[in-house]
Amino acid sequence: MSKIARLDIHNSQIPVICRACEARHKGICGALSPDELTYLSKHTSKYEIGREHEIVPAGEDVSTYSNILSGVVRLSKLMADGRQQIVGLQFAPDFLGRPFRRTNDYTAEAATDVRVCSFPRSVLEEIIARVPALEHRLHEQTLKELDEARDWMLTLGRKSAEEKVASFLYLIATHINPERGETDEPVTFELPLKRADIADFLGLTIETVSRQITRLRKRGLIHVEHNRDVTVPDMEALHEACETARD
Amino acid sequence: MSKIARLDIHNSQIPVICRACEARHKGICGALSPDELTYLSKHTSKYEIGREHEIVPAGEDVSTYSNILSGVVRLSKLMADGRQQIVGLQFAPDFLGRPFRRTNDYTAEAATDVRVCSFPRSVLEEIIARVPALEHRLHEQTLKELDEARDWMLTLGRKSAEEKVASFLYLIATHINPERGETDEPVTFELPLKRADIADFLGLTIETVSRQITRLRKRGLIHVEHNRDVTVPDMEALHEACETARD
DNA sequence: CGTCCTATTGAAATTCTTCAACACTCGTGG
DNA sequence: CCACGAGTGTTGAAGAATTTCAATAGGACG
Repeated sequence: MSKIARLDIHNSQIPVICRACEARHKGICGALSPDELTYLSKHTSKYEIGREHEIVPAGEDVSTYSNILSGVVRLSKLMADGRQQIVGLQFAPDFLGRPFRRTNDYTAEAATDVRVCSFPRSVLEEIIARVPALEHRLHEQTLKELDEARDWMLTLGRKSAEEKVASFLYLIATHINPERGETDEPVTFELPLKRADIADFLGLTIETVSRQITRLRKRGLIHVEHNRDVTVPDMEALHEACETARD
Repeated sequence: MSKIARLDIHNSQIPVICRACEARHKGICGALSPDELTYLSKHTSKYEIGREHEIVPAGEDVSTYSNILSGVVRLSKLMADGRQQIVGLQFAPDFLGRPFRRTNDYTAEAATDVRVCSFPRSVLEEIIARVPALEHRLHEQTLKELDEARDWMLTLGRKSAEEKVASFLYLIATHINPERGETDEPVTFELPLKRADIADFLGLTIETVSRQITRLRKRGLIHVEHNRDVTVPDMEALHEACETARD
């Protein structure tokens, strides 16, 4: 039997809507057998959320979870007087939602246009009970998010404004295009966040973000077009700027 | 059979060293049957770590995990130039270590004298494979830590120095003595961290922490004796100070 | 062409840090 | 018993980084 044929047979057991889905490989669905995937797919619905729209509200009862298929989601906390902090960014194929709890204590919003694949909480919990590997996947993602949150705490607490902005650009550059090898080539990407979001992510003001971007530009570490299109000629140099602002 | 008798029989199945252990109830061992607990206990060793001593080094291969039996552990990150950020505090009966990975990317140190119950990584992973409920417990703790990390990101990114210090005191007051009811009574506790640690936790300098403690003292929100013994006459008032420094 | 949204830049104000001096406690050893 | 030094914490004054306030510019869209 040729390799192609085997792949075809395998694919024929996978639900149609899952076949081209990234979540099936790197996402949580990778933990599921074709049977379980078929069961889950009967309860899913894919849809699109426009930029700036809320996906999961803070504090309210939500009964669905989602996989992110494309786009960037921001998780943010709001204080009574309007101050805001972004506490996480999520990319495809991340799982979206707080397992084993009815509410989030942060809001999930679409930073760009976002496509998701949603399913009821009850279905997820049911499958978890049958398939321990699924909880393991979720656990792995939670651990990854915790590692990222702690990395970010260092940035928020101890870095200068210039280092913060450099760190943000480095983070985006390494997350937006995951298949980037460790090449010496320039990296180009479109910023998924506007200045106000970057400021909320970094604990800075819009003006400071803007000034630091200008500085990094003048230092030759980045090149910016149309406010959003960033080129990093030397990723290693940008990486260094994440820890050493002043020289 | 009386209730007492049943409890006795039950206890007789529990390994001696586990009987009075907090981790058996609220900690991860609560997920284990008496048999599994007996198995695990054959591979554990309890010991004490003196204040300021390292428990788990950053970046190095570690082959043991632990439960915290008493004391406070700080998780911190260090930058090349010496800047430091505490990214988490752990109390009994928290689980200590990064599951499914050989290394931590932060250092765990004893902030106070600490007692732990340690066991090899291999034993934990073996039991996880047999007992999905254990992974669930670990997952729940990871989720809790993630929630706390994100709360702290808001504090680090968006709060003033005075709000940060108030938030820290509030955090300690609510964690050190978990059985505190929602009473109106004054709360007293001993600070488990010295000023330098508080500064590293809050992303401030020692001097700023000291000044803000003085301010909170003068505002009557706290009472401090011997630099370490803090009384909060009105927890609700302190809670408000976590979000509104200026009036 | 006007308006809204986004981003940039400058100058003044504020917050926090840095540098420096001093106070307190505790243990050690003369 | 006291002196000494290390470790810890407080306070003041000057300086630096970031924010705030204010003005301006460009692009998208009706």
